[in-house]
Parts: sequence; C-alpha cells; structure tokens
Amino acid sequence: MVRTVKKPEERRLEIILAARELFETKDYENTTMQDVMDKLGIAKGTIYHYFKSKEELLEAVIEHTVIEYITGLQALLDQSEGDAVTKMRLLITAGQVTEQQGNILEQMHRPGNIGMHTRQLAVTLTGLAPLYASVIQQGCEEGVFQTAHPLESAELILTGIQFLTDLGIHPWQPEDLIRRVMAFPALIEAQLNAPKGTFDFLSEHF
Amino acid sequence: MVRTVKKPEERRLEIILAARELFETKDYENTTMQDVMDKLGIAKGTIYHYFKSKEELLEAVIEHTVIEYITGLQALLDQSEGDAVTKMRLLITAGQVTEQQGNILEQMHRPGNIGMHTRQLAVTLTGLAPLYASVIQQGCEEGVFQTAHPLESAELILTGIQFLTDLGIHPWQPEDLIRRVMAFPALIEAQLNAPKGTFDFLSEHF
DNA sequence: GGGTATTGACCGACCGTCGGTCAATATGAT
DNA sequence: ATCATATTGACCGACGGTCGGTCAATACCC
Repeated sequence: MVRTVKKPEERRLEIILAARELFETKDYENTTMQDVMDKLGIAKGTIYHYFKSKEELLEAVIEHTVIEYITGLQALLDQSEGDAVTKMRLLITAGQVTEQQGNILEQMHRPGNIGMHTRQLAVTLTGLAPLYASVIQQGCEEGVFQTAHPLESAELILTGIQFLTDLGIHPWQPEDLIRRVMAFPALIEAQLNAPKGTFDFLSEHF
Repeated sequence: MVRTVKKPEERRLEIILAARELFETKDYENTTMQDVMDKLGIAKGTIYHYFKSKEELLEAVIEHTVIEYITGLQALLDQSEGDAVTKMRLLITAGQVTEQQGNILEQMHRPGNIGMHTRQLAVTLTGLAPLYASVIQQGCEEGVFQTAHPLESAELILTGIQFLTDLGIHPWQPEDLIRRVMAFPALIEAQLNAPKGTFDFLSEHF
C-alpha cells in the first residue's frame, strides 16, 4: 500500500485532467470512476475526497475546460487592435481550432455524451457571448454592423453555429451540415445588418 | 403470476406512455426500468422483449412525442388559410402551449435529463424547421419577409428560441430569460427582414 | 374436428457492473 | 506527541441487462 501525498490543488487538477481525457476518449457514461482511479493509480476514496459524485467531477471538468478556452480567447482579443470584422474573424477561427482539438474522434454519434456536451455548450455560451457582444458593439460604432441587441444576437448566432454543426449532439446528415455552413454568412449578415460578403470566410473553410 | 396478453402494438405503446410519464416526472436517469414495470404490472422480460435497452426505450419515447407534436402542428397549419405572419403566430403560440403541457414541473434544473432534453430538441428541430420554412417562404412571396435561406433561418431561429429559453438545459437566470424574450422580436425581424413590430406578440406573452 | 408443432408474448430469478460509503491508517505540520 | 487531513480499499446496494423457461394462441396435418 504505497501512499503518495500531493498538494490538494495538484491532486484535484490531476483528477480533472485524467477524467477529461477519458470522457473525451470513451464517453462520459462509459467512463468508470474506476477508470480514472486506474489511470492515476489512486484509490477510490481519494476521488471521492475531492468530488462528491461523478456528476460533480463532470461539472469540474466542464468548468475547467471552458475557463481555459474563454481565457485563451480573451487574451487573443485583448492583444488584437483591428477593426470589428477582423476581431470577429479572429474569434471564430480561433474558436473552431480549439474546439476541434478536443473533438478529434468525438465527431461520432455518442449517445452517452450528449448531456455533457450540451452543458459544455451552455456554459461556453455564457462565457463567450459577452466577448462576441463587445466586438459586435464595436462594429456598430464603426458602422459595419447594426443591431439594438449585441448580446442577444451574439447568443443567437453562437447557439446556432454550435448546435447546428455539432455532430456530438445529433447525427446530422453531411448534406445538412454543408447546407447550413453555406448559409451561415448570409444569416449572420442579416442578423447584424452587415454588408454582403462580410462573413464569407466562414464557408471558405469547408 | 398473472399473465395478461395484449396486442403487441398496444403493449408497446403502453410502455412508451408509462415511460414518458415517469421520465417527465422524475427524470430519465432517476427512472428505473423497475419503475416502468411496476407502473404497468409487467415483468422485466416483457419490457426487454420490446426494447433492447433503456436507451432504446428513451429513443422510442422521444420519437413518439415528437411525431405527435409535429403532426398536431401540421394539421393546424393545413387548415389555416391566413397570411404568413398569421401562420407564424399560430405555429409559435400553439407550439409553446403544447410544450408547456409536457413541462409543468420540468422547469427545474434536472441534471439527469439534459441528454434526453437535447435529443428531443434536435429531433423536434428536424421535424419543425420545414414547417416554419414553408411559412417563411410564403412570407417572402407575400413580400413581408425577405431571405435567401428560409430553411436555414428557420433552423437558426428555432434553435435559438428553444435552447436559450429552456431551463431544462441550463439554469439560466430569470433576468437572462427576460432579456432574451424581449429581444427576440427584433432578432427575428432582422433575420427575416420583416417590418418592425411584426413579432412583438412574442414578448407580450410574458 | 381433433391432435400436434410452432410461435412469440410474458415471466422473474439471477448476475455483473458501477457509483458511492466509511472506518482505518499513513503523512506532514506544529 | 498531537492533530488535521490526505489516502486507502473492503464493502454495499441499486440498477441495467440476461436467460432459461412457461403458456396460450395460431397454424398445420391427418
């Protein structure tokens, strides 16, 4: 019975990271607390010393991931000094890359992961919408956008992009995805009253 | 051992309805297959004779519910002969009522239900968007709306409304909900290029 | 029409897995 | 030495799912 004592924050983080990797690899529901323990070589009680339940561990994983994600984008945004459209492009492209990293194989239809996925979307939305809103606001001042509800239109656009293109949520047909991605520029331009072509870069990725 | 034999479709439907009621009352995850059996007075094997797994039963419940829902709306729409805006109002208000019926207490934050909820949204969206799209198309022909992508804007609007106002998904703050509902008319009008005020009825409900 | 084979709806004891508990114990700080 | 707490792992109970088997209705044959 070898016992390794670590600083609480370190242990906690260690557990979160291990759990995240497993959740992403084999689903939240298909991941056993035992799996997490085995991966770290710790006892069952240790995990339950830090997290009251598997559910709470999931919550911590999501929170950690989203904070990491938002912080990164925020930093990017802070050190950028371009106009609103440039920043918009920055947010969207940077956001997509980061999301793909964590998704590699998760693209498949995973029934056991939808709950986790949806929560992550909701939490991400809460953190991300204000960033978008500030850029949209800037765009309004610059005269390229025009909306009375920067935050709400940001929420609508983000929800749409995330929900309608995320295969982890529903096994959409490939043609549905293409159809949507091709339409996104026009939809967003309508939403923000932006000049035609402003968001064409969105569909050029695909 | 009382043995009651029924017609397969009847049994199957019976199980689906019982399960749905339990899922809505006490969560999908907190509902036991045993609960469903007890409610109907049938044996475990019977359920598993009809459904391979609890997951598959959930799928059947969702499918049944959504089909019922969409069929009702479709019928309403078919026997209506108004202009696009009237039909739009019809769809939205009828949709909300039906949704509330099934939600009564479900408004609370139910971690165990998010997966089921999200799937239902996705399936509903698939069935509902074409209905909206046809009305939007009609609106374009009538000249009140203007969009090059009726189906996709329908999807965006529906996703937004459903996701951003559904407390079953994320415990949004009441003020967030109000903020969003108040903004929806303007957002939808922007999306569809509709005259200002067309969708004011949306926020008058609250 | 009566005997027999076949089907499939239905039953319920049983099992394995897995989330969660808890009392004992090792460890480090004071 | 003492105390707080980080860590351990045996143990529990709930629950999803399996499986061998029962029984009535129907189809089939003589």
